[in-house]
Amino acid sequence: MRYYRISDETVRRLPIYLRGLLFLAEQGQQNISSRKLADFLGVNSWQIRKDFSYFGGFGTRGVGYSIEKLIKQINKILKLDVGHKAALVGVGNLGSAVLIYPGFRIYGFDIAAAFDANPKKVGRKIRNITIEDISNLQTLKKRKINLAIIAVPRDAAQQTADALIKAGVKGILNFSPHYIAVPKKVKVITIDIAMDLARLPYYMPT
Amino acid sequence: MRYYRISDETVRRLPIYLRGLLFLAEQGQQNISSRKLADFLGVNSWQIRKDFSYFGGFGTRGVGYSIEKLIKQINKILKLDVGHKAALVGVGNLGSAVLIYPGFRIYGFDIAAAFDANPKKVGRKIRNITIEDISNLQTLKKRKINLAIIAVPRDAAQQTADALIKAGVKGILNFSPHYIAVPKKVKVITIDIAMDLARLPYYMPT
DNA sequence: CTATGTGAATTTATTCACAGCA
DNA sequence: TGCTGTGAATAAATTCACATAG
Repeated sequence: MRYYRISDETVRRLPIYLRGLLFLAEQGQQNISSRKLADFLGVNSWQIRKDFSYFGGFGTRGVGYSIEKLIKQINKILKLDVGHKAALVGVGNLGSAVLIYPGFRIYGFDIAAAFDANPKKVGRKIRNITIEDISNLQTLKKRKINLAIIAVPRDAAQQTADALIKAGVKGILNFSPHYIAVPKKVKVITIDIAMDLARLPYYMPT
Repeated sequence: MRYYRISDETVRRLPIYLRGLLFLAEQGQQNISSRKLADFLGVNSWQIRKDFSYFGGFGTRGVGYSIEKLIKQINKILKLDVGHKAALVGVGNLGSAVLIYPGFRIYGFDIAAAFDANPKKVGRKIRNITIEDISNLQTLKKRKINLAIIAVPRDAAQQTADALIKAGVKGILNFSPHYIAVPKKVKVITIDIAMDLARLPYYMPT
């Protein structure tokens, strides 16, 4: 059991493994081999073994890996074991969908606040979240929210990020189709759904 | 001007470049250096030059790249120059947001049809799209739609994909948090927004 | 003198192949 | 015998450094 630096590529794959393992645990399964897990997730078995070996020693030769142990360990590595509160900024079509999206739960996330610049939306309630005015962003630090999801129009993305960082946010999931400049200590992950669609035709036969 | 095989990593970056170049073209700019473009997009200049060199010869030494030429060329490589019709399957919260999302336009996409399994939703109109019953999927081939976006619940993802492929779909953008098995000739790109959020805490200071 | 284009060097990631443990 | 864990081999991507063209 050795501890290497875990590469970004491995970190990108860990949530995939986690998702599958949680599913299997739900089904009551206890152990799984790298081969079976690989088939289930659509990846390679040696990739899984290699990735797990970076923080490894969780498998039993001849048997496979303990699903429960792996879930615990991956959660710990990804720092998901502590639970995180996130804020949503921009309650438009995409933002509303994100606010309602149930899939964050399994990774321990709770979207605990929502903000919008439009006064007409402020005060409205979605699920059990009341939309607040964007000027309330500064309260995030007090509320121990250091994660945010940006779903504002492109032109407002940078200033929203600036305000969030001022409010103590350390991680941003950005849905706006624009580059956001941030200090090095802040991590931004961008999802541009149109951009992902744009890669498809390249791989399709003509 | 040589033609290499363009790597997957480069293909992943091309839409980023394209997005930025379209923005700059909109502003009336004609040329841009790799350095300036890099700063604008938050990437490295040598990465841009290297990527462009794979299909290159579009720059002028001392001046930079012609924005218009680059846009044309990237569109051509990504096969976006022909325009594509896409179908949406699953008009829930996320699906509705995707259906309304304006960002597909710049890459030449047109979401031309929407399907849902819920009879209550069938017949409803969103924007100018009337939601059809899932059993109509087979009409896609006739309608020359060979791209699809899956936004159905996890349990329905695989069967939806199967039906789409049967209907002649060659590329799938999958929002369902589950692996989808497809024939090799079909390309799937998966977006799992919760999974992307799950990578953030790892990079955040504790 | 500026900025491209590209070989070469380096770093990083993937794949293989198999020793070794349960 | 089955499956992990990991060095070694291979492949791929990034970064550098600079010759070269405008």
